Amino acid sequence: MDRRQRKTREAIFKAFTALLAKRHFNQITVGDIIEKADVGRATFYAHFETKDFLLKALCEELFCHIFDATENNSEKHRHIFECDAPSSVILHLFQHLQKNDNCILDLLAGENNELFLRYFKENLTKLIEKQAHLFEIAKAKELPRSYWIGHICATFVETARWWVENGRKENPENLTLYFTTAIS
Amino acid sequence: MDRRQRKTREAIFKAFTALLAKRHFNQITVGDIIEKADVGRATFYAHFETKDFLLKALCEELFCHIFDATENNSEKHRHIFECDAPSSVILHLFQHLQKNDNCILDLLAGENNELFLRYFKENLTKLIEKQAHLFEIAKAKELPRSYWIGHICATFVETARWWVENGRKENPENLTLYFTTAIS
DNA sequence: TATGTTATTGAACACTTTGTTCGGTATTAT
DNA sequence: ATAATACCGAACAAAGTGTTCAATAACATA
Repeated sequence: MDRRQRKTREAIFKAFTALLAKRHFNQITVGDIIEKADVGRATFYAHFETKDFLLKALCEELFCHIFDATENNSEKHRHIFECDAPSSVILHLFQHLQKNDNCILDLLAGENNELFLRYFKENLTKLIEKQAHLFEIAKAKELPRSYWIGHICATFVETARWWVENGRKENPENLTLYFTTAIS
Repeated sequence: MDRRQRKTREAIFKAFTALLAKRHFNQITVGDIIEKADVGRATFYAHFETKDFLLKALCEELFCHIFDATENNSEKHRHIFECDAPSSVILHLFQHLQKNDNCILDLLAGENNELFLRYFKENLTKLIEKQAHLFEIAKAKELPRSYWIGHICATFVETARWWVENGRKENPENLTLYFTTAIS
């Protein structure tokens, strides 16, 4: 990819992320973004069809990394996950989030959490579905499969939401414990 | 309240609700609403400051009824709730939702579910907090109180979401059973 | 029924935002 | 050196927002 393209793309992402941390998505204009990113109007629209596509691209950039990493690890070190299941997958995710690469947690904590949690949940559901065998505890058999998987995702997302809302004081190990207690 | 005011207010609500069932909130314009409601532009702005305030007013109209009813009942028939706890409160809510007054479930099922679930959750949290004693089961003691309450709310909302997503086939009793199984 | 109050109307208005276009300039790859 | 391409910036039409105002209709009250 052309260096120029890469630079403007990143400038736009950076400006957009910074704005999202302060204002709500709906009240951020393309004008705001290109001013902060210091790129021309036409340039913005050469990269992203609309503001919504920019958001989507940002989410993919942010979340795919985390989930891909988690998934790859679980293939490389399959034995770990089979021993410790299901805590280790969850712990792994919380650890990734705690590192706060690309300000994911900042975004998750801000006014736009619903926005990101929606995308986050989509990715998470896919992961859980692939790792479903890790969560086959007793009460799972009394519930419809899709309901159980949805419940696991919702519980994780709610745990993350609670974490950031309460100032991220807990460590990943404690969060994993809370999560496990909640669903078991 | 003046009959004229009531009529336009309801015409706007009705038009807005119908539009929300089809399109996403963001791509509904004030022009669409006043055309469908058949009221003048100035009239709309005499009733609602912006489109966002209209949404807020609609949510209050919709959800307050349900939660107020639930809360009043729990005062009138306190004994019921103390015997059957916590299932009865939850069952009561599901029964209200099933009646689908004002198309609440239609809205919850549509493209805008995140929008409504956010408001719904706010109301639900207050209710759960007041009825917290009903949910004091064993594992609650191992978790921070705010986390446990958040988890109960998230589980209810997720159950409702799953319900509508899967065509509302289940009855309130079954849903309550799923809910109870999930959190216990 | 008569009267004063209040809600609605519709058109016009300034303003903001969107998404596009295009000629000129700078950067890149080969 | 050259051709391709990304960027700029200004201008543009189109759409939407929220306000204003005078005229009209519906209302409450006596």
